Amino acid sequence: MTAVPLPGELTLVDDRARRILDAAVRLAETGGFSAVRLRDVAQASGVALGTVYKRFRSKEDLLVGVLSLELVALRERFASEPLQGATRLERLVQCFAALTETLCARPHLGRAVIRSAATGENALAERLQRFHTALMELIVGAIRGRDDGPVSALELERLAVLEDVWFSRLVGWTGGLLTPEMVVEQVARAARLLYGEDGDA
Amino acid sequence: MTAVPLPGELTLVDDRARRILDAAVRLAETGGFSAVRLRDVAQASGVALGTVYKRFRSKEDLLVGVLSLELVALRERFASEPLQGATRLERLVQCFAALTETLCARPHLGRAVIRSAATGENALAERLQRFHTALMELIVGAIRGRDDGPVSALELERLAVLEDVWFSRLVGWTGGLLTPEMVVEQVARAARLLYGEDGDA
DNA sequence: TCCTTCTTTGAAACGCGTTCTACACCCCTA
DNA sequence: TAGGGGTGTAGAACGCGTTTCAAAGAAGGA
Repeated sequence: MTAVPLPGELTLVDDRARRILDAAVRLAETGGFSAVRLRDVAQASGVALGTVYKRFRSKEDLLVGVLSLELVALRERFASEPLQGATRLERLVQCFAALTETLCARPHLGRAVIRSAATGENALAERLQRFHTALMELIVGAIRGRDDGPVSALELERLAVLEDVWFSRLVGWTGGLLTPEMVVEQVARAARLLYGEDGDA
Repeated sequence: MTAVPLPGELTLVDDRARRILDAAVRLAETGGFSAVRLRDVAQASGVALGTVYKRFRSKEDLLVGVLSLELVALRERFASEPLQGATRLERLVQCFAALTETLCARPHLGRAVIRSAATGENALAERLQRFHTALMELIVGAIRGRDDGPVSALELERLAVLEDVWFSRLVGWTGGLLTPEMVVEQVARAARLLYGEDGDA
């Protein structure tokens, strides 16, 4: 059961850290960012407040940590049911749709996480950097067709742009300006702009 | 002297609001987000704390309000010295470079503002929406060549994508992951991807 | 078994965003 | 000239993120 540390990512061997994260998720699910009071997190996970701070540098750090949980879930999802689209562009859009769905399915939690990620604290940089590369790998793997060639440098650049669009729009979603559907639609539109209408296989 | 309210934007006729904003800018310049203590803002601007909260809904709201000041400055700048680039793509990149420069020139202030904007609080949506449309207009006006045609719907979509990239990268900058030069460079790269290498006039 | 070192704990304390309260002031109308 | 509504002020109070500290365990090594 003890997970072998996933490459380039938060090692969750630490039982306490896991319990703390789980508690944070539960609290965030019901009441969002402000409902995650660290005193409550500590109590709900059965540790002392100091222990929470030993594992996570701040409230934002804790919530960003939730991302690595989501990442594991997404990896499994894509492994068990690969994307169906005929072209790479199609699969790409489906991929972002799935990511968006995952984050927006539990809106309070999603908003809390994105808000934390967007804070731009220096202390979060490391964790976010790790998440970013892991996400990139995940996407690259997910949109790669059965007998596709490798992903070119050009495509990586496009991907980076799309990730930026996705992130910005998610922030728009957390602000109540956009619905999840709009987020996906606008990422799709950006993808079409980048790939040309054809979506070159 | 009393400014006529700028179209679609924070009306700064209110003297107190202006003083509060100025004080916030001064404090943010020296010490960033955390140095903007609302008690200090109130004192420095010669009003009571309650008055600050009468004008601005939160600390973030206040700092986002600074954006409308910057906007005025940018408008003047672009009016007095129009962008020089030969193609629209070139002017576009110059425009984003100027925007980035403006925000990053006073790093503490810039970071504080972006951090506030990225928080994604519902209460900020209105102000940010206004800023967004105003910025869009500003860019459209700035990149429009002397005898250019109007900006097409396609170009507006491209612009929206670039703004997203810009925003995301700025967040990366506030997190210490990117330098201002990298921000500009990556927006430029995205622009080239969107416009094709030519930059179709 | 005792000593050392590291972690965890419980609880208090601090700082600051935010809210609330009581009071003064100003302008307007009767 | 009196009264009243809206705005500003001073200051206290509240909530919660974050830090700090003394004491209690827990794990290893001589």
